[in-house]
Amino acid sequence: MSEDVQSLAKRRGFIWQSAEIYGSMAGFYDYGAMGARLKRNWENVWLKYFMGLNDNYHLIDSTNILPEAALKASGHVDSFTDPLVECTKCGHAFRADQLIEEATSTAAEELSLEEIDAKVSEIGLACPKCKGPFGKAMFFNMMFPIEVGTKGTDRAYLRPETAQGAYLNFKRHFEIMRRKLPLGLAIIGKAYRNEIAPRQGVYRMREFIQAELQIFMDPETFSDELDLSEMDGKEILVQLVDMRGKKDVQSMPCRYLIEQYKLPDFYVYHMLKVQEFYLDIIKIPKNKFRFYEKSEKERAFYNRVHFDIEVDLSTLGGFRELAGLHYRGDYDLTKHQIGSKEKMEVSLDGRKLIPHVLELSFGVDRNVWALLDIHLVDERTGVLKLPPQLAPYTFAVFPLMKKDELIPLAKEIHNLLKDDYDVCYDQSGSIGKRYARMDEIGTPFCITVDFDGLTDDTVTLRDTDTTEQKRVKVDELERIARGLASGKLKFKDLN
RNA sequence: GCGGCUGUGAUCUAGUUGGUAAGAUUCAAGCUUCCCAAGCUUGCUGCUCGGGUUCAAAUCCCGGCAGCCGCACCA
Repeated sequence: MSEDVQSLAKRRGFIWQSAEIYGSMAGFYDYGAMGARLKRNWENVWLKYFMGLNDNYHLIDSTNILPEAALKASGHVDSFTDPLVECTKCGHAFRADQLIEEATSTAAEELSLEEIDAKVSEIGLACPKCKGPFGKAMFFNMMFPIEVGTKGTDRAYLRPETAQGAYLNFKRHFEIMRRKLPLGLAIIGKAYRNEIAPRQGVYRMREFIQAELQIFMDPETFSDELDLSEMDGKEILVQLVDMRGKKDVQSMPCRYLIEQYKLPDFYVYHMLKVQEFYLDIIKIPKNKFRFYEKSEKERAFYNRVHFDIEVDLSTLGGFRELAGLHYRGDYDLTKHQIGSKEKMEVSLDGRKLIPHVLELSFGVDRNVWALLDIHLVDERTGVLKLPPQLAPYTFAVFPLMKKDELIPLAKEIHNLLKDDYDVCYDQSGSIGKRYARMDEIGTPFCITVDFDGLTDDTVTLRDTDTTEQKRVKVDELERIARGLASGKLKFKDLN
């Protein structure tokens, strides 16, 4: 089934493997004309919603290439690098540190390659699969190394996450934005991880897009900045660690999560905001959405609270992570303060602190894929129902038939709308064919010029999702289009 | 990365005792058509890549690449 959606995504111009005429590389994907529109729209909707949470949240941009020192400080150079040993007989590779830890029950994470080789021969480690002897240990780094400069002496990496760009820029932005907390820095951009075996389409890629908002805040006062009353009576769809195996998802009052489960109120507030984003704007059905709590073992040690945002995707066989909400404490800025020797401490009302970070992290490609998965309502006909703000084209304009009389007005309407909206014009094939084409790429509204319209200046406006049609005046079209495109005007409310 | 299976126009599929590729859909052009893939005519596009065996390879053999499944990996 995933393959069906994959071929649809390809045929309709959304997404497919990069460099396909050369046989492709695993884990790299390109967006086509429809996919690029859809992705850009998702990003715009995301930006509008999350930047709207606070006047002091801003979109910035930062480089894809980072110096080694920065990634050393962040912990990536060490934690993204795994020591591997390979069996000389059967070729299987294993995590050397894990094998040693199992065998000796002592920590082996910090061992050098030489120390690992020594340990392996000392305790006589052999391949768990075939008992064959191991070769020399080697490092496998999930980060792509980059040579900068003619001699390549400046060591650098492609960034494994966009978050670091925000941390590195925190200090300057704190000054620029006049020393206020919370300060939010968002980055939408590429990140790179040299996955060993990328699979499952766009779910795990080596080059991917993240949309991340890092909120720098004072945990003592952050809640005062939020309208916590918004949580009154609201429930969150969660699966907590202690609910595993018993209940799939439970709808739980915000208050309950704060009082019973001792989650910070600002954290739950943002859970609610993220949930609203998915349910109300992206239109994910309630039964396909959940916050999935990561256990202490599953989450990175610096995350004090960590829920994944998961959506049930039929193409990927169940609930899959599309985003994460991480309370990272002051880990990141503290690390960079140590690494760079720049003070990250800020002074507020005489109190000094290193700001804490609440991270909202979204995988854009996964989210775009989820749109195709969730909103594909009919697999046979391939009908896609996308919200107007997300659809590659918001409107399509057709002459009812390819007749010289109808074409000028149709083109006129196309010109009228195309500067402000993504509009498709099509006059080839039958009218039904053209409606069907728009169904396939999720265009919500079609405007058709017919012979009646030539005399009374009206056109047919069609809601693709319901196939309902209404006649509207041409001179009202701009106003109606504005309402429909923004979502403020519903088709059913048109008279 | 290891093992198993797979790879035919834009998409889906037929085609293996080896003999120069078939169909459906799509797309384009024309005719027709007054509102969800209608019809008719014409047309475009292909055997994953490289090597080998053979008079002859989509078909057999070897290797690469890619996809799926399992294992491992996914701070």
